Amino acid sequence: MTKSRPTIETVAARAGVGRGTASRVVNGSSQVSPAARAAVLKAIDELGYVPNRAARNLVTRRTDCVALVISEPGERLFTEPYFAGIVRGISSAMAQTQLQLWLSMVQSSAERDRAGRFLSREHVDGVLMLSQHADDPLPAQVRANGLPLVLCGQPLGGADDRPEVRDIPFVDADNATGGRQAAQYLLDRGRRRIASIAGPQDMSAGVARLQGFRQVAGDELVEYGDFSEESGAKAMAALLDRAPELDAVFAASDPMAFGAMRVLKAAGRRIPEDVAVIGFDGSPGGRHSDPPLTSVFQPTEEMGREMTRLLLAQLAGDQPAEPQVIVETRLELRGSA
Amino acid sequence: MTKSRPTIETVAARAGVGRGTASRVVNGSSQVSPAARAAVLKAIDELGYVPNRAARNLVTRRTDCVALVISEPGERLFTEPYFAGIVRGISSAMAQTQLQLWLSMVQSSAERDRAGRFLSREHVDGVLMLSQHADDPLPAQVRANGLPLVLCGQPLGGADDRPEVRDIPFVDADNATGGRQAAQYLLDRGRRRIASIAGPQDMSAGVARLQGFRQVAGDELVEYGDFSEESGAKAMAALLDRAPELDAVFAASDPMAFGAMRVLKAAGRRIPEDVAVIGFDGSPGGRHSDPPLTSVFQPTEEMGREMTRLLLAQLAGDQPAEPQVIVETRLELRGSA
DNA sequence: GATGCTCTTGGGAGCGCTCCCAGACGGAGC
DNA sequence: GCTCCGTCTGGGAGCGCTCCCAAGAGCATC
Repeated sequence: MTKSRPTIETVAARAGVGRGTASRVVNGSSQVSPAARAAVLKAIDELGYVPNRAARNLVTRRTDCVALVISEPGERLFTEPYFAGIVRGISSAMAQTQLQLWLSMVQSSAERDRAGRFLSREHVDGVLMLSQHADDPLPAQVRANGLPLVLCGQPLGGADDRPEVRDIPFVDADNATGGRQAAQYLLDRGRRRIASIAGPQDMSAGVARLQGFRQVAGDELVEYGDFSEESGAKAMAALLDRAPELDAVFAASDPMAFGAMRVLKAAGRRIPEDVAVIGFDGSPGGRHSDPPLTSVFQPTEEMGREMTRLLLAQLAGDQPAEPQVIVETRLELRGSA
Repeated sequence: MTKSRPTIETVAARAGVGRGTASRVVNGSSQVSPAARAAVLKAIDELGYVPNRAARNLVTRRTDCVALVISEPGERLFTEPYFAGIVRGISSAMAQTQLQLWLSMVQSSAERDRAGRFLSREHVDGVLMLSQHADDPLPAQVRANGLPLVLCGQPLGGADDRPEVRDIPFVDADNATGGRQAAQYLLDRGRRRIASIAGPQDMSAGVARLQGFRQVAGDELVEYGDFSEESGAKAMAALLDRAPELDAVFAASDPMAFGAMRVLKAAGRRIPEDVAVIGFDGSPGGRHSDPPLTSVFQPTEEMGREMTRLLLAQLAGDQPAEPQVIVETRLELRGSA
């Protein structure tokens, strides 16, 4: 590099126009004559001009940055198919914009404090958050900082208990319908003793999936897990203990379903002949399990894209007609039910 | 918000000092009298002053941003335990610094072009890259842009063929030793007909794991996969076809090992009695498979932290004694071998 | 030819910060 | 008392950009 990078002034000089005109071209203003625009574009191309982001941000008072905050302790982070899909969806939608995606993983309360301080207008224009625990203070804090926010997963009890998280735009799968779909399918196939391994009841996904399931299948046989494979195995063992005659299980996540299948097979039950199993996620891994896992599919990539769309709308100042998006689930039949 | 945010001028006025002195305090210069420092700190605290990042970046010509580029097409992205661990390690190490982490996922060649243009001094101070495919042009491009770069995974053939990627700092697991460890263990247990499901040969991890394995176990029975579960199943089927009498398999990734176990069980082989299986990753999921998967553990979180350390050293202008870090692997015995 | 309009243009001002220079201050040495 | 030197300080300059105002150009109308 013999010379320092060109500035907009260099571009303007080369194009034979003023700084203002060059700036207008760069920013796509329509108030520029075709001749001037062409000259500026040519100069930009020849010089390899790239606008200085810091200078632009200084005057526009925007950062062109969006934070993706994943607030979830421990190993669950990213090891579940759920996260992977959402992040891919967000990333691909964001790739179409000028915005940059800043990743923040919050696993401890110290990191949460740091993130809370960081998530201000100073650093980002908006926030996407994957945090479904009811007691997470971060969403309210981001809101208090005056930042646009979109959640993944409906905040639990948002409509009643906590005014500060009510009305926060969110994207969520239709978890209750998913639970109903699973229960209905099992009933239709003549299953009569249907158990459920529910998710954590401090997350709306855990609550809603169980609720939907119970609406159709009744509410007798339930054990609780934390969405992890290990917890699914433990819950399955407990269920077999309580009701050895059960002939179907609905697990509120695919990993829990894998854990349950492992325990069922160890106990000598055939799947699906003796016990039908349905998971929740519709994750790719389910195609290769033995037997392939029938599961309530939630379109995670689409959810990530929707989150991005809602945030972009807020950034543009639009008032979207429906700031809270529920995407459909569907039962993906493979072989375990 | 009744007033706009305080600037350093506000702080200086309130502290009764000049702008320069206030700036020196903020930036931790020692050339400030204790009295002035105390006054400035008090004013900062009272006003809740936070330096404007854009203004600072404009003059310092740094961005305080680091990009994490994950260059990998398709579903493999994030669904494998490998990625999750690295990202967690990077994220936790980065949380201790002033730097922001940008996430950029590159899945198509259009996205690669965009990333190549974006990864300049203009936008980031340095780059961490997860890309092990030999033909990926991105590392060389980043280097050409004059940016500090740390790779995860040794570039294939870097030492000979491609001067432009030679000497790029990287962090990698000791894949060859890992392969040897697996082979040696199987031989020690009296296995005599040992097959391998190798990874892609356009990635150094795929090459080195196979190479190490062959040094100890010989090089007869090999099929190739792409690290995915499905490819592992396919390879296993081929191996059984070629050598029904095989009594052990070393798969170069845990997902391939899971696929292999599924096929083995379907073929009526008992694991580990008839066929011992060893994977590579030591992923948490292996604890819950049936049987639990014995696997060559690679410390992914540590690798992520090391990558961060190497990049920080480059940013600080240090010449690290050893810019290329190989971390140890170890055989994690569970039950499949 | 003067007037009024729209479209387009150039460039001054200023965003908030760091860098750096010149100067104030105070103590030591003659 | 004077000089010298090191420490500390204030504030001018300027980073590269967008915003905005005033003015020029071009055209139709009176």
